[in-house]
Amino acid sequence: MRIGELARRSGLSRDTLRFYEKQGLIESRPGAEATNSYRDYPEEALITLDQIADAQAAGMSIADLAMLMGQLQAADPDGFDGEAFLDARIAEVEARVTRAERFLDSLRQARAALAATPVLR
Amino acid sequence: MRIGELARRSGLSRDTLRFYEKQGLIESRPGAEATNSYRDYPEEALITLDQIADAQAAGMSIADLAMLMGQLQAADPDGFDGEAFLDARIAEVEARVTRAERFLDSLRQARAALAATPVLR
DNA sequence: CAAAACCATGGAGTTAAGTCAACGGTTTTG
DNA sequence: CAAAACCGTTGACTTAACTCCATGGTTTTG
Repeated sequence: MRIGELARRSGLSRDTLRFYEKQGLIESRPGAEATNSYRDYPEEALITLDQIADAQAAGMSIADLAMLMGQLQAADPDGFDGEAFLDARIAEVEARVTRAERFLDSLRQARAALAATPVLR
Repeated sequence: MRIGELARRSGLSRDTLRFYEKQGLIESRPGAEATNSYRDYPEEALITLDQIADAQAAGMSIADLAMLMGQLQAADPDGFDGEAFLDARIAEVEARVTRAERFLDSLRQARAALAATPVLR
């Protein structure tokens, strides 16, 4: 599919998609039609984009994500320690989730306190 | 305590602390000693800073946090709908945590896959 | 009491992640 | 087939959250 359709279906802007592609997060075949230079995205790009959203929600930077996607599926070329890298990311994300859940609890408590206050304190 | 001590104990830079104060996230009494203009932070600033870290891990912006802290404890002055605001934040954070956990799962799977690969595929 | 260590303010600079604008080709459509 | 709708590239701009720097007071310390 072309960039416009992917943008509509993913909810991202065309600019964002081109940006992600430049960063190596998604890929497109250069238009099979030869005559133009339009990008052609496979259906699975939508899945990848959803996973990118998950990663961003977990606080991952695009640079780290590109590192992950590039290095991990490249079957561990040479001196890249995938296990150590993954372990570090996992620890970071776990810490983040723990903090986020603690915050969520306090938000819920604040909400309950508000609800329990009829009109004035 | 003065800014240097708070910085050491919180792990944040003095600049960050002054920045947070300017944004209304933390408060200090202007030095009781009168002669200088040094900030004087109460012990609880450390707790507040930890909560701020939780909120940031949950994806809250400083602007939203300032809004929360300012409006909510100001006993709902006038036209500010605290319940709606809280409900919106809660929904956002829940969605974020869900996504983050999904990402964490895939990280763990990737890790397990790596561990299961002795030397070559 | 002088040097070192701290603090303040104001403003410029940085980084990440997009976003926008300008200009010029390609496709689609009425 | 001409206008509308798409697409491409390059490069400048934006926003959030800091970070750095310069300049000049205040405290602490040996």
